[in-house]
Amino acid sequence: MRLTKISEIRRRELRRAAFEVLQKEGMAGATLEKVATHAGASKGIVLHYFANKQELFEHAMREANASLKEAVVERLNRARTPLERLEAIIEANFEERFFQPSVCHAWLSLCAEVPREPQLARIQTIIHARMRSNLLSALTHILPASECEDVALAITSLIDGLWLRLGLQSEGLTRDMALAQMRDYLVHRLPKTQT
Amino acid sequence: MRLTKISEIRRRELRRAAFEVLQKEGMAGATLEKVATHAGASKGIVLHYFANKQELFEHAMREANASLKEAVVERLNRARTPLERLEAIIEANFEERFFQPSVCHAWLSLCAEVPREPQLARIQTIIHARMRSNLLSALTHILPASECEDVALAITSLIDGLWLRLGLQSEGLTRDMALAQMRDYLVHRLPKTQT
DNA sequence: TCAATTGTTGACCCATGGGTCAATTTAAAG
DNA sequence: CTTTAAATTGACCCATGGGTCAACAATTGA
Repeated sequence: MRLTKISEIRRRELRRAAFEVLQKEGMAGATLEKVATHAGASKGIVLHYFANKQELFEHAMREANASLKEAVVERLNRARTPLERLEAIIEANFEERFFQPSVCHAWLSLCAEVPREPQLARIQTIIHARMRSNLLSALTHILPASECEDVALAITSLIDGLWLRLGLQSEGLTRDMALAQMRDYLVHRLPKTQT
Repeated sequence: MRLTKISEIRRRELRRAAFEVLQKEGMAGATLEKVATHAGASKGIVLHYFANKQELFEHAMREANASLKEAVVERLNRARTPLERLEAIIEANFEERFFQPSVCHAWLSLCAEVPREPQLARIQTIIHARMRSNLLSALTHILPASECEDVALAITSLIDGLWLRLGLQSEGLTRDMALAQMRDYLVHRLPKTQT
C-alpha cells in the first residue's frame, strides 16, 4: 500500500481547489465543474470523493481552518511568556498568507452559509471555542479572572472586524495597520506594566 | 396624481420583501419567485420594477442601510456632548430592531457578494465613509488628532466583529453583552476624565 | 496472469430559476 | 366615455448546474 492513498491525495487537491475557486467566484459561482477544472479533473471525480457540494465545501472550510490552527500552534510553541502567547495568537491570525482579500472573500462566502448549513455552523463553533480557549490560557496570567472573558471576546471581535474590513475594502487596510490596531488595543487594555 | 405613485409603493414593498427573504434563505435561496410571493405579487412584477436580481438586492441593501442611517441621525440629534455623540453612533448600531441574528444573516449574504458586485461595493464604501466621518466628528473633541483615525477604525471593527459573531453564533451573544464590550473599549481607550 | 478493487470519465437527466413577452386588467387623463 | 398609459399576470424559453450512472482505465494483490 502506498504511503498516502490516491484517494487522500485527490480529496486534498479537491478541497484546496474548492477553497481557491471560492475566493474568486463565491459560493454560487463555485461550480462543481469549475472546482474540477481548477483541480485538473472532471466533475464526476468531485462527486466520487465528496457526496455533494455541501460536503465538499465543508471539507474546504475544515482545511482552511486547520491551516490557521497550525500557524497558531507553531507560534505558540515559540512563545515563552503569557504576553508572547497572546501576541502569537494575534500574529498568526494576520500572517501574510492568510490576511489576503481573496482568502477573506472565501471565508465570507462560507460564513454567509453558516446559518443554513449546520455542518459549517459546527466548524464555526469549534473555531470560536479554540480561539477563546487559546486567548484565555494567556489572559488568565495577565488580567484578573473577571476580565478575561470580556477581553477574549473583544480581541476575537476586533480580529474578525478587521478581517471583514479587508474583505469589503481591500484598498486601505494593510496587514501592518491591522497589527497596529491590535497592538493599540492591548496597550490600552492590558495592565500598564505588561507592555 | 396620487401622493405616492404605485410604482414607488411597489418598489419599496419589493425591496423589503427581498431583504426579508434574504434573512432566511441567503442570496442563492432568495429566488425572485420567493421574493414575489413574500410580497404577495408575481415574479413578473419584480422584473417589471427592477431590471434584474442584482438591482433588486442592491436596492434592498440601500434601504437597510438607510434605515440604520436614520437611527444614527435620530440619536445624534439628541446628543449634546462629543461623548454622547459617540455613544449615539454606537447605540444606534445595536438597536434591538437591527441587532438580530436574522438581520445579520441578510447583511452577511450581501457582504459576501460585495467582491463580485461593484454596486454593492459602492454602497459598502459609502457606509464605511459615513461611519468614519460620524466617529471622527465626535472623536476629534475627545482625543488628540493623531489618534482619532485609529480609534475610529477600532470602533468600527469592533462593531462589525460583534455583528459577525451574532450572525455566526446567535446563542451566547446578547445585545447587552455587545454594548458592554463597546463601553469597556471606550473606558480603556478614551482619556480617564471623559467617562 | 488475472481477478478485484479503485480511479476516472463523459454522457445524460432534470429541477431550478433568471429573464422575456404577449396578453389582460386596472387606473389616469382628456 | 374613451383613449392612453401603467400595472400585473402567467406562460414560456433556456442556460446552468447538481447529481446519477454505466462504461472504461489503471492499479493492486494473489
